Amino acid sequence: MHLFKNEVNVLMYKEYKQLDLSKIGKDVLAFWKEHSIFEKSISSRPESKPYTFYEGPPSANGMPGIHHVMARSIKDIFCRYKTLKGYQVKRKGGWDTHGLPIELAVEKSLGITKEDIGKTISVEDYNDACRKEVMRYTDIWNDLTEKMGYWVDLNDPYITYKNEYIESLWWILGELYKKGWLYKGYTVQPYSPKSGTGLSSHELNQPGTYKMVKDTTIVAEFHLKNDQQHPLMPVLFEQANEDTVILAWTTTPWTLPSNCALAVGEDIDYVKIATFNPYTFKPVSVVLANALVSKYFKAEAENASFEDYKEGDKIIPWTVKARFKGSDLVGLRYHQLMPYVTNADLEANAFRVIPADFVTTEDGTGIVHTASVFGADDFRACKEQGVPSVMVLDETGKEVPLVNKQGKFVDEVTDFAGFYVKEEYYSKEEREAPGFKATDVLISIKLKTDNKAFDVKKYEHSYPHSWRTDEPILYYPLDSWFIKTTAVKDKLVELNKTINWKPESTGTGRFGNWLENLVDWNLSRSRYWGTPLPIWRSETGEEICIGSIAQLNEEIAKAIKAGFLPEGFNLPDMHRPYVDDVVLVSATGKKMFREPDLIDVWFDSGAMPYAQWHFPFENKEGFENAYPADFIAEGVDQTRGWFFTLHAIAVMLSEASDEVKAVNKRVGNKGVAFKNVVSNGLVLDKNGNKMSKRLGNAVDPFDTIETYGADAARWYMISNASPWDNLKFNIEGVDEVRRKFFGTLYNTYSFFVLYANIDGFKYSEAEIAIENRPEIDRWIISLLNTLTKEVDDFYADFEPTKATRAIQNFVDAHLSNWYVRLSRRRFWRSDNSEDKLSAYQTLYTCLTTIAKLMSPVAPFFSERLFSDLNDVTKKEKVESVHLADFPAYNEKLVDKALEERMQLAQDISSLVLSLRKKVSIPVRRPLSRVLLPVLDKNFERQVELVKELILSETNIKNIEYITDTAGFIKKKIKPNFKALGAKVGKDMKMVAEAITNFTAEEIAEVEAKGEIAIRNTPYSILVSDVEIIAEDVPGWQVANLGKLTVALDVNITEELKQEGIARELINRIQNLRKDKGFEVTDKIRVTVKEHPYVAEAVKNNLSYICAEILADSLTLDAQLHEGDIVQIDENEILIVIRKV
RNA sequence: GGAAAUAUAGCUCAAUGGUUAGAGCAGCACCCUUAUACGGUGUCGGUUAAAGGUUCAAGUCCUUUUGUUUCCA
Repeated sequence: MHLFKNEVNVLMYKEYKQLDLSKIGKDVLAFWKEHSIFEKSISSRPESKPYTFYEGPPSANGMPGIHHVMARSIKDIFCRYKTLKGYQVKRKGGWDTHGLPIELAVEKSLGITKEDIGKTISVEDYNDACRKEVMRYTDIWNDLTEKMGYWVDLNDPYITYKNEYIESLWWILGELYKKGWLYKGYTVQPYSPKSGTGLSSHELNQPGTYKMVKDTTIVAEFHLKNDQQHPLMPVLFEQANEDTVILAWTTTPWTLPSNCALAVGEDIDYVKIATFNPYTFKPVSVVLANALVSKYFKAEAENASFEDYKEGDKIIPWTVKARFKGSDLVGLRYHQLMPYVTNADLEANAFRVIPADFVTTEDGTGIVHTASVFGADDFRACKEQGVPSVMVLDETGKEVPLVNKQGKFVDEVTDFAGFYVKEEYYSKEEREAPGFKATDVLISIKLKTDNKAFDVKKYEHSYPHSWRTDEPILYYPLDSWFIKTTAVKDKLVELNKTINWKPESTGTGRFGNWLENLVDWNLSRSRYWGTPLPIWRSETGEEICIGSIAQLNEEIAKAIKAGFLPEGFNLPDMHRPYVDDVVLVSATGKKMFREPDLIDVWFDSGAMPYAQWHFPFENKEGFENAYPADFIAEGVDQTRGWFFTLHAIAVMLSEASDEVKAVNKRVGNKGVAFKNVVSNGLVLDKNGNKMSKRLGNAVDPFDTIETYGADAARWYMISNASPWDNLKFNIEGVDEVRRKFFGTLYNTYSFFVLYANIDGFKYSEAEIAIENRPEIDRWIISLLNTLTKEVDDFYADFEPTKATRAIQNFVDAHLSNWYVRLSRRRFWRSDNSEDKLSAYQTLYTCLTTIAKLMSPVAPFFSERLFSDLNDVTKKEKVESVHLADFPAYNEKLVDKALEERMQLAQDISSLVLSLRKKVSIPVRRPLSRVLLPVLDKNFERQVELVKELILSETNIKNIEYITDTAGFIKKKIKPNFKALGAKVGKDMKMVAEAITNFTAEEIAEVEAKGEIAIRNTPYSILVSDVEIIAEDVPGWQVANLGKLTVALDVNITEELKQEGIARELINRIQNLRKDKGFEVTDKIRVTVKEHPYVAEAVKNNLSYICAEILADSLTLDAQLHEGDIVQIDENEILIVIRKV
């Protein structure tokens, strides 16, 4: 019985009661740990063949979600794949430890606000708390990393708050500073005057910051200068004394003294209207957007009599005098609205009309009052158009805006000097005092009086408030340090084109457009927990940028000498507050204090290629071997985050740093930080909504892994949608993957071991030559090789979804449901040992190859599958599938003709089964023959080779081929549009119709001559221009699939009927064997009660029946009274079976 | 407001510009199985988001609009 057994104690393949992916995960994890498989996956590959991966550091201050499993699966897949391909893939882990979320988490857990820092809690204690907070979740993260099977080196991660890491950052900043790419400027940011701090966009996005407020709004009249040169002057000033104004609306009247320009939309239509000012009743011509005329002018007053108008009339006449585009208005100059502050520069370059892309006609007048220092859009538009800002000089000679940091007008704004610009900044008492008026109201009154207001109204809109003080914020210019990324813009764009983006559109679109519209990188953050800006400055503007700890110590020594620092001063930690204690001495002997800003945390992560190695202070070789990255992957939301900062820093250093230049030269890098990048989409819930704890629709990754196993989760996420598409995560899908894919594969394995253990197969026999293997073995091996190549290509092309789909299609459609199904008998029939051996070897090869192909995506199950097989055969000298080599594609084993004819066999079988269904003849009942119309000789040859498979699969006795010479095939002809398109073009309709209407004779003519002229047209068509199929065989049961046609003979002879009954009987006896729990190898004796329905069938098929059911004897006994009753076609049959 | 992605069956996804838009899941019916709570056959299910356009021919290319999502402002 043990056909291939040649040892006494045969190691058996493991058998399992059922598939438990969760348990497999745990067992394999333990195995990896015990045998250090991850370490070996790196150490077993040559250092000379590195494949570099950068881990985008997760912020460890929150719980990981299911989307992290997605993102990390992608990272893991390609690293594992490259390992299989023989590369050494080091993956250094990392933690992002700075930034606002951590500050916020600390403040929450300590129950404090930013105001408390330095008051109720020392900055030291606060920073300590941040440091602890950062690592609060690391255990949980490490646990997930392990359980999901993400291989990354967690023993020696880089941590962004370490002094060494920060020192590398300082070095980079120093290099940029030397190049002149680090400078101080200002940006307009949300600012809270009460707390004296800027607000981050994150703070602005807190719920409740936007509130509805009622503000005084003004449509102001900007009086045009009537003595200027401009093409539109004759239109704007038609009469000598005409007073033409531009109307602009503002919800922040306090910004009007700072007005420096008016912005129009170039494509917007504007009109000039003659009318009267409603407050002063003076005649005026106003310019505004055509679309907004009805907002300010009553329809019934249009073209009313101007002569009859009297002061105070409710109906104010108006009439349209001219129309023009916004672009026509550009360049017009106007009198400054509130001329408190001006100078030569302003007079020359401000107070004019500029174009801007943010102007709309949804509100206001379609013309935007622009105060460059109090609006981010305003600031940008003015900068682009070269409009200077309205500023005054403070006591130190520095330019400052007309509103000071307390939110009050400066002295130069005489009428309102010292007034808070926002009503809410006054105390309650002041506001309730009699006669109190808000500054906006006072400004309105003044403008009305001065004939400069066209409309004053209260207006309710939403406006952001500080979440700390609950008062409205100001948009206010704040000092900032910038990196001059615009200096390398062209290079950023050009090098981006050398990066392989998946998907491509993210690189060309989202990222490419972003680069095209690049502005300088604002590096400043007003925080406590982060990398300090290494710049010290004196009051007179002397400054130094520190690029290393050594340099800092030198400067500290000088400062000690100068008496600015105490003897023995030492900086223990580069964070605030310690670093702020450092006072340095300038060249002229002045005190220099550190610029108080921290730097953007994105700089931390973008600098990881250098800082993770503490480059250039240590590990120069380590850096050089891992630069640039071959591959990175993160969420698409990182496009302007990590992807950008990596790219920007790399490109800038490739120009600014001699050391990086040298490394680039040695490794052949033009200046990129990464060569391939996969940006994955989001993970949404099953309804396409964002997952959030608040909504309770977040999927817990630990639960998912515990219940379904990491492999099922990984496979589901990868196979379901391309990584860059958003994934609607449905837990039922995970279960489906488990059932369908892993279940099928597991069953295939179970089937294999069931018989392999019986036969003692352990692949110790010589490999059976491919040409000696049967058709079906050669077929599956051919497909397996085709699959191997496909999967290899897909992985190489960063297309994991296509890889998984190809694998599961192979396993399900071909391996399990065709190869194994059709080969079953070969495994349990014990004669013909070579055929059987071939079957074992073939199936074994398929299983181990699949294990390798799938291992990047499903690392646990593939390990189990591979090890369970290889542990017995010891065929490969590796202890893990992850240490194996990627299967080699062998072109010689691929036989396309064979793959094609097997496809024919599958299709023909499918058609026959469908015909059986149609006439209700079960498969167990044999039928005599099918007819196949033959269209070409090759077809017949192909089918002949797979004939036996078809016959046994469909339980048919014979295949007969018919040609149309026999005269009973009805043919159909269809135009081949693709071929005809080029030929007939516009006449397609006519030609197609003619072809479709061909007679049988015409079809025959095309086939015979290979060409035919189409009547009434100049065209002559070839066989290749049409498709001819045998559509019908009149009088037969016929089914079609594409070109294939099958006709079935449904006549049942007595002999066929008996054989059918015999098969029914076999089926019933097999079921009895199963019910009684007999082993598949148990021999039996069977007694059947003599019954007229089965007697003949049994007698005539006795040996066949016995062979099938493994019976030593089968007797008919008329006297039988007890036994099991089975039904065959409404007849009850009594059967007794016994083990021998 | 800008940029990008996306929209196909109840659900998840396919479909070189080529004429009858396919799979799987779910539902229904029947069938098969000494590996398989697995499979087979059939059935049900579509205005390919909408409207224009280009073309002999559009789910596919172009334009506009709408929804969803992300990033930026």
